Amino acid sequence: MNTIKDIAKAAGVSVTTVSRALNGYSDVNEQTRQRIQEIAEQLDYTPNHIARGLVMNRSKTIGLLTSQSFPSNPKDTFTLDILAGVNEYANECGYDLILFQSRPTGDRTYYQMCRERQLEGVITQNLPHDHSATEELAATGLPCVFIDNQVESGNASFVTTDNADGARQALAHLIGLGHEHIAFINGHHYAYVSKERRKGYEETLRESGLPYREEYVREAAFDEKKAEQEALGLLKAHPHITAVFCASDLMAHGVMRAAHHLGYVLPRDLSIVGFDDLVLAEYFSPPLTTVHQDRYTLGRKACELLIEKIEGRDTPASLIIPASLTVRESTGIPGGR
Amino acid sequence: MNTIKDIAKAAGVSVTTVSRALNGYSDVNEQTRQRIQEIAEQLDYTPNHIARGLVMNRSKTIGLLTSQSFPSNPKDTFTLDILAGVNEYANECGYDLILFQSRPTGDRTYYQMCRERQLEGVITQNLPHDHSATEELAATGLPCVFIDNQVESGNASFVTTDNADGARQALAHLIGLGHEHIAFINGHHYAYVSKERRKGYEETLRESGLPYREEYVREAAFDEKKAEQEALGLLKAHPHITAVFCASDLMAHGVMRAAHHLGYVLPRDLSIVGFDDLVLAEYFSPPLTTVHQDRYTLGRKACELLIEKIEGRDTPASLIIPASLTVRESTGIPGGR
DNA sequence: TCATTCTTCCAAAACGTTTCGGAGGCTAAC
DNA sequence: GTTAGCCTCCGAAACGTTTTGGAAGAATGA
Repeated sequence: MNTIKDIAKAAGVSVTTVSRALNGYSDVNEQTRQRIQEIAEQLDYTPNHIARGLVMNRSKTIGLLTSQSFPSNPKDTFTLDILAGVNEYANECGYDLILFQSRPTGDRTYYQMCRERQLEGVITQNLPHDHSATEELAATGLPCVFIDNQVESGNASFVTTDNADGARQALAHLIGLGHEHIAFINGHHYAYVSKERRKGYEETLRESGLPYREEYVREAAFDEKKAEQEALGLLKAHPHITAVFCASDLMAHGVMRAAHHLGYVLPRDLSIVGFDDLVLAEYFSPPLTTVHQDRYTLGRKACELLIEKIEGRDTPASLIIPASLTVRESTGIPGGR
Repeated sequence: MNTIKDIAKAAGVSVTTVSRALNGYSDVNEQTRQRIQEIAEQLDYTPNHIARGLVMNRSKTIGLLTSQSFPSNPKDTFTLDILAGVNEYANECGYDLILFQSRPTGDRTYYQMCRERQLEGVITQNLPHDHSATEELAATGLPCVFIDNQVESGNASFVTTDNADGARQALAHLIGLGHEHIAFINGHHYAYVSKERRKGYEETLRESGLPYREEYVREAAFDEKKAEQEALGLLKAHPHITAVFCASDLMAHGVMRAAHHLGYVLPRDLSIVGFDDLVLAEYFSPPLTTVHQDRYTLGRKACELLIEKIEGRDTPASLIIPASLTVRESTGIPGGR
């Protein structure tokens, strides 16, 4: 491996000059620069990231904290899209990304893991609510961006999909089709995204002159099985219901199973709308109408925000990515049952 | 950030001693070591990865090269599982992983990208066949492990699922159910995995005393749409066929669509077996019987092999991970049609 | 002619760590 | 009492880069 020294020797100049020539400083003669550049190519020179990192005190590395899901989970595609968005933007800016999929071992903290790798900033996504990683990180002063997790802190921002508007679009679609009895299966009442989706549901009903009925709303912890059970109870108790809006695609699948179990034909007897637009949604039968989250953009914007922070520029405390509705075959006009 | 110097000052010893104490060398007095360790904790010391990397000339970083798929693709879960396996083992061994999802820009090569990041080794997965990244890397001398890509080279190994045996299990299952006319929809004739799966198909037929019929075999480039078309032609031309073995789950889904289109009831009129066991397979209707690939282990073993190589130990040229059959509802005894 | 400014270059320090080669001091053996 | 060996420690060099503070020489202006 040739170093800057070898080039300096070959070109008959000092290492300073080589460094400045290669980095495009103005205080080096154009001819000298070209000669140095040629020699660098001849010697197949590649700068040493690590040495540069040491002297500049910059690792140029950020982290993505996410929770591991084994055996693999349908939501995995969600994580991978975000990862791709983050990774791509990071690379464009000359940053490396390292991925933490497991929580720190022993009594170490996420922050310690970050410090050991000299991370300059960190993005979190899909961390379980049961541990306080986000608050912990927000308190350290390390630049942070949280996806779908609202935390107020000087050094942290958060980015999320426009969950309320997504719900609004789903409801508008159903109401437009003529549905009047629309149930809602939500995730957790304490999750930020759930609160927003519920807000969109409620408001759109009210704005459309439809009553908001407490008894049409259930929670199923984003779990398919649980959603199936809730839907069974709901549909039996309220046979007027002709449509169900679910706060996730997987819960929508649970509702589909409940509907099939009750002998419903979809979408004639029941329209179903999901949330997320997982790759999976297209493969349900019938293919699922659902609120699309632009996960790649979510990741990319999160990374943009983070790098802005790292490089000392001002950043908004939050960023909302638009949602859109993907209409497939699980919704239709209320049929005659 | 406190450094080793600060500790040395506080403890009244030299930096050498601090370094050797913290790294567990034997030539430092036990009491001194403990004192140093206490002070290190008090000062909240974390070793600087980068400085260590520079002096030891080790980046302790490996790369995972994979091709990007946007918009997201059902096969993404495959990549993410492999990533998780690689990442976890790498972390356990103190290595960082960086992920390349896009090909090098301009006239740069993968190898140059690796050198710039001072990677010590690299794993590839799912690179398109149209470019010669693997051969290029194998020729550089950089430690390499290729997943599902057979390359002979001194510095490279490859790891793959036992594709032939997977196919064998699929066929044995179908034959055991009583099927005698079993078609096969393969991927590309040139792909290593396709060749192996075909071998398993052929051999199991022969061993079971069933004829191998050229006309029962088609190729569909691992593409769902293409598989659907091929299946339509196949099933129309050969109505005796009661089962189809597909070299991927997505192609199996194409076959399902073809079968539905022909008015078949599954699995009564047609049994279908896939390959991969994507998360998706469970959501098909009917849920797909398929050959399970242990992707996490695939990634983990690839990483094990790579780190063995990096640390100078002898490694086998290849490693085959067992396959298993996941039986769901898309297969049954040949029905009366 | 002299002073000033500009252009082009360089020596040396610095980043935080590991490691080489040795240096005292003490104990044990002869 | 001398020698050998062990235990514990340390100074200094090294890794490859960037950056600071200047220096030599040329060009410019008065």
